[in-house]
Amino acid sequence: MREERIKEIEMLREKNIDPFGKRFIGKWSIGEVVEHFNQIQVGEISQEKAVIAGRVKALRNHGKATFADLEDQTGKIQIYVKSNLIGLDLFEIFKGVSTGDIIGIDGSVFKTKTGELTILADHFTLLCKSIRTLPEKWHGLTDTEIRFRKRYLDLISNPDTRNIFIERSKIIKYIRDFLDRKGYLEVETPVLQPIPGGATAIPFITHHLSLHRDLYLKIAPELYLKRLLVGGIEKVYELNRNFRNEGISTKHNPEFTMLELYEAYADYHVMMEIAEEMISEVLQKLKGKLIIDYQGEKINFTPPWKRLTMYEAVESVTGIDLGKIKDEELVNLIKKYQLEIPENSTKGEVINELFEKEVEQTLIQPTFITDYPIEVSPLSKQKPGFPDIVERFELFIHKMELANAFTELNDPIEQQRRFLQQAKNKSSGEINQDFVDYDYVEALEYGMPPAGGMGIGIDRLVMLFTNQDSIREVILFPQLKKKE
RNA sequence: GGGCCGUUAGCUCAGUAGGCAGAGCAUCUGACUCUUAAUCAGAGGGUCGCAGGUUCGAGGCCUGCACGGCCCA
Repeated sequence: MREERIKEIEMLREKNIDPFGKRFIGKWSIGEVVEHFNQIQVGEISQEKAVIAGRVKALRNHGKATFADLEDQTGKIQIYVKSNLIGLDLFEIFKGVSTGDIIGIDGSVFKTKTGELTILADHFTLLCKSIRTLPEKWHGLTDTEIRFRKRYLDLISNPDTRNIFIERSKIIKYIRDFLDRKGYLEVETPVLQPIPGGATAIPFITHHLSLHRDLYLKIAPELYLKRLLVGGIEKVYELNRNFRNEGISTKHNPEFTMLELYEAYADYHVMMEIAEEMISEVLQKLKGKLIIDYQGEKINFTPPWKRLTMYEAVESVTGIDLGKIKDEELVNLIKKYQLEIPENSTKGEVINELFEKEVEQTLIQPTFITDYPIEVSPLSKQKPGFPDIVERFELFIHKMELANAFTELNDPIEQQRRFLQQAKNKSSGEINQDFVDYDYVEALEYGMPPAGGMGIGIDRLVMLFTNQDSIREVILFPQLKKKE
């Protein structure tokens, strides 16, 4: 097959026809042609000519005339090539066109007797020969592995795939529109970081040759963005890729896109309002409605969204009143719920684990879970009057964590204490100084205004809005294992 | 990490009880000037994921591995 087509290419060259074409200026999109000529009547032929280009998706040859379907980014249209109109010589060449080739067509527009809008070719231009066969026209390409490894074939065969990525692009654009309108400044922070901070995650390690040192790929932009708050940039966001060297699943890709935004003089309550306003605005613009179907469940994004403290959420599912639990009872909880954490874990860690195991899976409608334990929140400010609890929330939709936000800790002394606590090895008690960001603490010492900050997982948001159950469906080139 | 399912022509898939590896689409040749999953006649196309094992004989059974999917942790 490939060899046959390569021979055909040589034959075309001998006839002085370029098998790989050249620029093709002045074409219309197929969508424009459909819109412009749709009112034409059966039996009528347009005076105005249309010029289009696209990939040949199907051919129906009738001897001295041929029907074909041509597709471009905007849609599909039928073309009708008649030998007496384009001339016998050109028709001979057209007979060599195969599905998968890319051609240009110009001609009048008419409707067939069945009412299908069709371009009657005056002329055709070969723009690119294909030397491999396309996936089958009827079933298309369904093999998940090939769809991800050869995404271009997925995009050629499956219009739904293209729509997901068009919608992804719109979602990101609408988010930028929202934040730009609200006066946030978009910035970029380093991907190559000397200390991977702002999240608890295993980083990718890389090495800089001339600096003679290891660097880490960004696991979160947080500490850099808050340095910008110190520097006087009061409303700031980054919408960019993060890298985490952890497991791959339907909800996790090693590189993923996250929005982080910070606002000086705000707090986590302000962040909740922004989350509600921004996400519902994006959905309204994208779908024209606020109630969508996700994997068989109706999800209602109409604000305000449900708000529950973590204690309330745990109590509503398990019946346990965490306020009354004494430290010596924690071991029983670990055993009863088979929590996979060490027996000497702190109360906050047990509560967080219990929440993740028992409560998360019950959260379908958009829900803010507020007031997290301090031990699992090293960058959040304590809630006044509650030394063990911080002003933080996570947003859950359909069992997925969509957003994480808090009132930012701006006390440098307390921040350093938390960093050291976090860096302390649980069994040996030693502190890993390499991962304590003293430079960030120093920045706080110059004074950071009180602030609220939030991170939103963009891939997961796209999953929700496009009704996809795997993150791989919303990332063009997801990470897969190497095939031998 | 564990369990289950899958991997056969470019694509979508059959392959019964272990007995000559198949179909549709695509491709190639021929016919055909309103077809649209066009139609009709013919042809070519395979490391049955990889490596072992059992057997006279393996796409199908056994073991291991790779990749993918689903579920669990």
